[in-house]
Amino acid sequence: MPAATPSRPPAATLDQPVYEAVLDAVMHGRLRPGERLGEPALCERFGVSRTVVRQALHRLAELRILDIVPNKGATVARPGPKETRDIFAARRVVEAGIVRMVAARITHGELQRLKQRMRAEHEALHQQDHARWVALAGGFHLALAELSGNAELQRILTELMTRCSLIVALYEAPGESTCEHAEHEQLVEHLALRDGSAAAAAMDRHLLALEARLRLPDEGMSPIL
Amino acid sequence: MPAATPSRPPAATLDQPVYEAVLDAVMHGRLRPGERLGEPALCERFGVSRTVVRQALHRLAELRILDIVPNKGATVARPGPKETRDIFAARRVVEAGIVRMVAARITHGELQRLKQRMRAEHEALHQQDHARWVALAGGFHLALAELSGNAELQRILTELMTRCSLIVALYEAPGESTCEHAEHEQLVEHLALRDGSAAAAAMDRHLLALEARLRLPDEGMSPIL
DNA sequence: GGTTAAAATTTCGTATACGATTTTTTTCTT
DNA sequence: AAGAAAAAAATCGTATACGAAATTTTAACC
Repeated sequence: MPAATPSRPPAATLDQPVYEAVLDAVMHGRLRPGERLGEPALCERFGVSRTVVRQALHRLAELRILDIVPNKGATVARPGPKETRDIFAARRVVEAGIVRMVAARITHGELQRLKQRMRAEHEALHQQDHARWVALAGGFHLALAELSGNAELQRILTELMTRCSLIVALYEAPGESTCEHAEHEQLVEHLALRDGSAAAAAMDRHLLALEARLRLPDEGMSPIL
Repeated sequence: MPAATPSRPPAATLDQPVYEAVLDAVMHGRLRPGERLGEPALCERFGVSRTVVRQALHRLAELRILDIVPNKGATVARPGPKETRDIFAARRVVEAGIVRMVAARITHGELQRLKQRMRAEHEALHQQDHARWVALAGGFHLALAELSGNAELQRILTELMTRCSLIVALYEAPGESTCEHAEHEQLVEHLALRDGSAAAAAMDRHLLALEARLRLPDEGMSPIL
């Protein structure tokens, strides 16, 4: 009997809807950094007990989307300048490694799918749907992580990018962000040539450009709130 | 009033002792991979309620030290060959980045402290205390992460190394592991010269050597248990 | 005797309840 | 009226309780 498919069955947990709703609210700015998330309010809002709400909040704290202080409750994380720089620097390290691995093992078919994805990205960009574009552009980076074949790097990048999305949503300077597409295209060209070092350098520049586009508050503002 | 010291007060949580005890038991091999961790047993063992045990188990699952399957309970993680390779590859990526950053910013005093730490390592090695040596040698890598000044990379490496320790405890081939010290020394020399690329290459070789010392089981053995 | 089916037990997921800590409101004093 | 102290309310941490799922045991059948 070839039941070799692990394929997690349902195994639904009640905290998943709460988890996803709060994550979505934070990502789309409906919950601002520093805002409190009281357990009773969430219980009523979702019709579940505190046990379940609590699980969801702890999972989000694990993602560093929320801060939980014992006996004080959960608040939306307030990533400051130092944290932002660290996250971007970590991304540069991790993603440079990823594209090097991808350059060494990518197949022709995978390359085609990557280009196809970029076209979808391009379309969304021209439709002014900012949130959707962020998700798609982020998807490009996650797709590269998947192509690296390394589940750990993929997981690490997923977490970094989640927090990065929060930061970008907070601090991105209004205005142009159109160069993104060109940078992705350039990166893929290096991959097509299997030039790992060039691809890594392109990724590094791309991430530096993304970070430079942010308008970070001054260093000393953290303790204000 | 200059109360600028965050300094988390006690804020003790009851799950901490359970968390630490289970982590220690897994790290020292008293709990073997695949072994079940029933909640009632832990409740009796530590004299706390299931609520608390459950929190500790979830935190350990977050570290990937335990696997939790809904409605089935928690078991000690069983890192297989693929997972081991991925973790080591991720460490090579992350730690190469770390030492590059360290080479660029390390001070004379920090370099001295690093050398001092290596001497302590050397001593422990000659005392046959294997578990202690693993902790100290691991401490060297974590110290480098701290010197990078990047809290994210430090956190990522901490998690990777925790799982790595579990893997090494499981699979390390009996016999020599003495070359470790020399490799650390070589790395520090490159750092003293601020040669980031050479230091990164040395770290890469060091981690490859560590991985090569393992005796991994064959690929297909996962579904046996 | 081995295999399958049903009953019983155990274990997990979730809800509720209670004591402790924190925050807010009220009240008292200067 | 402003500030400090005390009381009240709200919130969090933990324990316990109950229903659902899974595991084990027992019984039945071929």
